[in-house]
Amino acid sequence: MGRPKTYQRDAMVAEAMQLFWLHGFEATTTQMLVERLGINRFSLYAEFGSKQGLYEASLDRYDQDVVAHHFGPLERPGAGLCEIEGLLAFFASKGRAPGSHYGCLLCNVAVERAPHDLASHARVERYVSRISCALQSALQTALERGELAANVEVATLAAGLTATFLGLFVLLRAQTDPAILHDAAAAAIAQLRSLGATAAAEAQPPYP
Amino acid sequence: MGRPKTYQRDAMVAEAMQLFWLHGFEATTTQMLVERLGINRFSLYAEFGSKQGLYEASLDRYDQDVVAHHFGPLERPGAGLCEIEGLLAFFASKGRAPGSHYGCLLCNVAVERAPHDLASHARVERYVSRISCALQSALQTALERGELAANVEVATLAAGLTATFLGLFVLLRAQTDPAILHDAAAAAIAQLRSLGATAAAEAQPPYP
DNA sequence: CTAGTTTCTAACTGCTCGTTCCGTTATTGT
DNA sequence: ACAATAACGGAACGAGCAGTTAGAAACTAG
Repeated sequence: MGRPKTYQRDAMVAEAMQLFWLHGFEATTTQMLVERLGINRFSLYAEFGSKQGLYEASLDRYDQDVVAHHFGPLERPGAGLCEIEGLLAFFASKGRAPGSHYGCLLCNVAVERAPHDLASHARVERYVSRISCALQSALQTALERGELAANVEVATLAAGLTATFLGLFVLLRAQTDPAILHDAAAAAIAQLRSLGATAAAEAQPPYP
Repeated sequence: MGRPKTYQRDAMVAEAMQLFWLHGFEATTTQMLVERLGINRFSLYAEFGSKQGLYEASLDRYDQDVVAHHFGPLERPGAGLCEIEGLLAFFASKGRAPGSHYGCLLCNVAVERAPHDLASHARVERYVSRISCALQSALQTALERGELAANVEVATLAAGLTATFLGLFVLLRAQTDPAILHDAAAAAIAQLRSLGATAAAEAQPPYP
């Protein structure tokens, strides 16, 4: 039934994702997409309808592949403090490393397009909810295991770590001084460990 | 000597800053600049040389005005924990407030342009250094006053708060759920207060 | 083989971009 | 008054943009 396609949709989305990740939506041109993906414009529009369509497919792919790869371990039932600390240490070690200037695609999208594009906004909202829930789940497990003091507010702490991760992604993207990146993660790890020490159980009045 | 200018350079930069702040560099067109600034293209290029020149002037103005307005209080000698907590609470209260989707211009630039533009990169590096030093200065004062336990590593904690602030700016920009924004700031404030309690003085082995 | 269907190639469409140029207008020193 | 000077308004530039189209090419069902 007709001439067969010379491309595979999945491979196209994977390549497009790299371009949007590195350059953002506006700075990624159809010319760049056509050259990188090795296909023609016609097929691109036949398959995705528009640059925006390919962009949205790229965001969904990023969530399924990259976010799942890094935050998936936190979503698994057995995950606790160890996995959170490991992830913080992992990102902290990447300061100015090759490829680190990609940052996090969905964090980049949150800044570049979420305020102006509904599709981007929805995916960023889902993303923030996902990593914050993943963190909360791991913290809850840690609390039940006694790795955290019983009076720790896991939802609040998860939100704090979510902001910390986003901050790390900005620092990675901007290729700033790796020392700050390292120290930022070290501070978060130190906070987690201090909340495990029984000493921390002396409750502070929570901020409203 | 010749016809006088009908514009004031300072007012032009202030207006341009708003546009770059809201839309970023790529999405801000010369047409938008000409209309918003109320001047003609010729004057724009005579005064700034290029869109990039006006952009760089806008970044410098942002650092001098907006960053100074919010982080200046932390840089003053008397500043301590109170000022840091106040700033966290201030940004946390702005979730989905009118204008909050502007986020922070230099955080936006860190994501959109710092990896690809040298001028942006330099200003972001200076910005991160500025807010991290401002925080460290206030933390040091707090430590000397006894608001923080003596064994607190102020440099590490300052880096952690820097990442937290950048994370808050991303969340503001993306107009996500205000509850996460609020909780993220609450977690940082709780951390600061717990480090003041003598209980926290039981040293944790620092993360390397 | 052939008719029908689908993809591919590559030129092309308006359109908008950042930037430049030119004739006009307003001001100043003499 | 009158050049000289400098900014004004607007048109125009080439380049590059997202998206389209027409015809050639490749496959399959019958």
